[in-house]
Amino acid sequence: MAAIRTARERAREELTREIKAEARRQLGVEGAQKLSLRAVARELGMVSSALYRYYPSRDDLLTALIIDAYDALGEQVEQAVAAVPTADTRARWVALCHAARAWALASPHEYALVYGTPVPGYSAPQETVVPAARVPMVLIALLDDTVGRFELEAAPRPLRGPVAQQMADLAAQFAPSLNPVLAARGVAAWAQLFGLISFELFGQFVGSADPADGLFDYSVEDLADHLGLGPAVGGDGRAQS
Amino acid sequence: MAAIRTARERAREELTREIKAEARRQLGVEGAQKLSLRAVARELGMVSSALYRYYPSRDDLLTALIIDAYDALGEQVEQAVAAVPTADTRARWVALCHAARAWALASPHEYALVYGTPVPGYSAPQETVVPAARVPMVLIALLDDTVGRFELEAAPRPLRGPVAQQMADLAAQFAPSLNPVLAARGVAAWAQLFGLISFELFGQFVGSADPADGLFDYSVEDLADHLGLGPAVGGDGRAQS
DNA sequence: TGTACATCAGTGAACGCGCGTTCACTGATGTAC
DNA sequence: TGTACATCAGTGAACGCGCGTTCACTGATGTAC
Repeated sequence: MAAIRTARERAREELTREIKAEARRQLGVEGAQKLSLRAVARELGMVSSALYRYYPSRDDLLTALIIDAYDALGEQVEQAVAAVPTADTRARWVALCHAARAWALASPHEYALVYGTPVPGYSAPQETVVPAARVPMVLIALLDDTVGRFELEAAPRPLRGPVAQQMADLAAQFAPSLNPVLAARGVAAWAQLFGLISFELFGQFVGSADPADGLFDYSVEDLADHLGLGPAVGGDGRAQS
Repeated sequence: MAAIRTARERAREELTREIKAEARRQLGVEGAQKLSLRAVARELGMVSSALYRYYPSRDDLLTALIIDAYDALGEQVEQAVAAVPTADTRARWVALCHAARAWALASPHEYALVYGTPVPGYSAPQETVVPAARVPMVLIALLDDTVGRFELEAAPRPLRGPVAQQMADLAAQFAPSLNPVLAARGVAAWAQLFGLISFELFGQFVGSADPADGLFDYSVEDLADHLGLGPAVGGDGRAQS
């Protein structure tokens, strides 16, 4: 019986989807701060109070959108990376970066929702933590696959102070054989990747690197070098230092 | 006569400052999207219509805040960099990064105003362009000072496609002797720097590199290497590759 | 299979609130002669 | 130095609008016997 959905259940699922879709559409017009339950209801031909059967408050709708955004990004990145042979860590990194950027360019307002300025007065609940971690998890797994295969340069600058412990903890938790220096570079590369995407999306490159495709591709390869991800398969005519 | 201010002029200047100060204060509470002329007026003990003697609309007040924020950041960065000997390009870069981060941590809402999600429906007018360029200008000047003194690695990956032209144009305009590869790395480093700051400020490092001081310092040095900024004066025990 | 009852989606009115902007006005400040 | 006039800051009422949330309700759907 559990597998058979009643008409009520089907209607509820469908409307839940439609509410989120309409809310997502409105994010683009006014931004997350001004997302309005009344406007969503109006557009769906409902009365505003009816939405409270689906989400107990505006913030809960926002949370649902945030989770969906992290999941959509995570899914796209995971699939893109999985489509590349495991051993080719450089190509996997490149796939990660391009999938993230492609998703951001295709869904700029959902991107801003999760990687832009946090909504004042809203604090993301616990349920967003796992979806938010999907992309960094892919990166950690990828870096872990370089262990014993590729090496960083001979004498990388050592981590000093608390960051050494932070990175040791991070490695211990998710990839015990990961070199803490590489973990630090990975976390930094993650932030730098989204820095590049945000600058492109938010218009900071206008006047210097706009359109940003070329700069992005170049930086992704430079970061790959810095992460010791091995030579490009097929080569690009450049010696690996 | 032009140098002597009438009481009216002095009052106008002071109130203009107070309006901006109060508006800045309110940015932190509700975010730029919800910045409210009425709330600002209320707090200053004025009637809301009185603000229209100072700013013709809400958007003009926002523009003034944006310009002030870029200028405050630009000033702080320029001063920090100027306090370092010209020849020590590495130390100047480090000073730039730390000044930018310090300003962002001290003024998180003004930072979000200029480097966070753009306010939907607001498009920054021409007058913001020059203040916005102050930090990148400092960076370009600094990179230009490495020309003929420090070198990138032997065979840097060549720029391919449109980005080569973009960087050649950029160099031609602001630093004619600058290697386009270095220009590209500079633009990328600029985005990456603010990516690190945004991640710290917007809470993405919670659970991995929080507090972020150590990771930031480390990444700044790694970026300095990548920009070929020369060895640290006094050394840090690490061979320059 | 049919009936009685429970569950639930959606309604419509209301509460109490805030917003940006306009406009005719009062009264203080500044300027020219 | 004194007076007449022009400039301008600030007032208060109003326009027209939108918001999140609550609540008692109707009527359709689902369930247990």
